[in-house]
Amino acid sequence: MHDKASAQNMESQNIERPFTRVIHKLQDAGLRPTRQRMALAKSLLEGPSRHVTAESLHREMHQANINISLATIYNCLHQFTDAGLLREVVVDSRRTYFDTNISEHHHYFMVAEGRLEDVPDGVINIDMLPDVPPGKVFSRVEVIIHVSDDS
Amino acid sequence: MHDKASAQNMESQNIERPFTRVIHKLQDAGLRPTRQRMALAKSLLEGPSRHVTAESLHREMHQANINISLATIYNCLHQFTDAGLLREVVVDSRRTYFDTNISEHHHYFMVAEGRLEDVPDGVINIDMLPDVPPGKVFSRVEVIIHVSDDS
DNA sequence: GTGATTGCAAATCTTTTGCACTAAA
DNA sequence: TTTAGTGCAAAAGATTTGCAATCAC
Repeated sequence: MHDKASAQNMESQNIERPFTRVIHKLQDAGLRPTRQRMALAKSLLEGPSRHVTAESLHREMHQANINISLATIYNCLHQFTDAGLLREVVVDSRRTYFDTNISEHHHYFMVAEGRLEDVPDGVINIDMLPDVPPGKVFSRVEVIIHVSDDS
Repeated sequence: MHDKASAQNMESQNIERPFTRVIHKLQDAGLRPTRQRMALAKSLLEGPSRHVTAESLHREMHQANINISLATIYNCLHQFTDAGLLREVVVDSRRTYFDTNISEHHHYFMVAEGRLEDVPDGVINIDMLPDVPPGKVFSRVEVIIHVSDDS
């Protein structure tokens, strides 16, 4: 009995707790913690930050034997974005990238590879003379640095 | 005879010359001055700078009774862009905008209207500590300021 | 002439939608 | 049990492509 209790306890720490975190993130966002959302949230909201597209995420989940329909992936990416858990980055008119790093930062876009990378803090400094039209706000300032091969 | 000569002269100044300018721009870009390219070049490369999409340009030409197929509009927009006569601006993953202002500048993006506007020179100042990977170059720095309604 | 360009229609690609089914509260 | 969420297949949009007809040189 003791062994079994220990095992349950470990499982509780290693598996239940992270689930709990993710469940709360979803609930705080007003989203039911379904199997699909939990899997996506664990993949996107835990662990190191990264940039995904709906397709890349779909492929990735599929390879991990977690099958979620592409339509649901799109739904979740947008729901997470609306909830402020993800950020959409527009760099390529052909596909939509989502960034799991929601802090204010800018991007390098490796044109040849179609890859996105965060610009570390302090590298770019923007001075603006704010001339905001009345009734409007600058809701976001996005800087994309296109990086190409020197040729 | 004198009147007719004057008329021809005016016509020459007002109509022939602009054609000549446009023909040369196209030829310099290695593009044959076809009827379609001339019409588009006159619309895009003469006159005040603006932002177009393939669809908006197609509609506009159609209203001016200049019928050019959408496929040709796409072709020309890309050919002009490759030739450095236009610039592509990525702000919206749903459609591609082309800017007739090819000088280095940034954009306001009116989110609600989906409208793009140039930021005047001097409003934004970017300081960078260049940390360019070897063999790479920063081919472009793009700043998009999202403008929303204050709410 | 001959090689580039055009226009059409079909194809492609990403993203969204309608709707019956399933799962969460 | 009631409402939200999912998955599929179909639809929608934007853009590209294949190819025969047309045009510029």
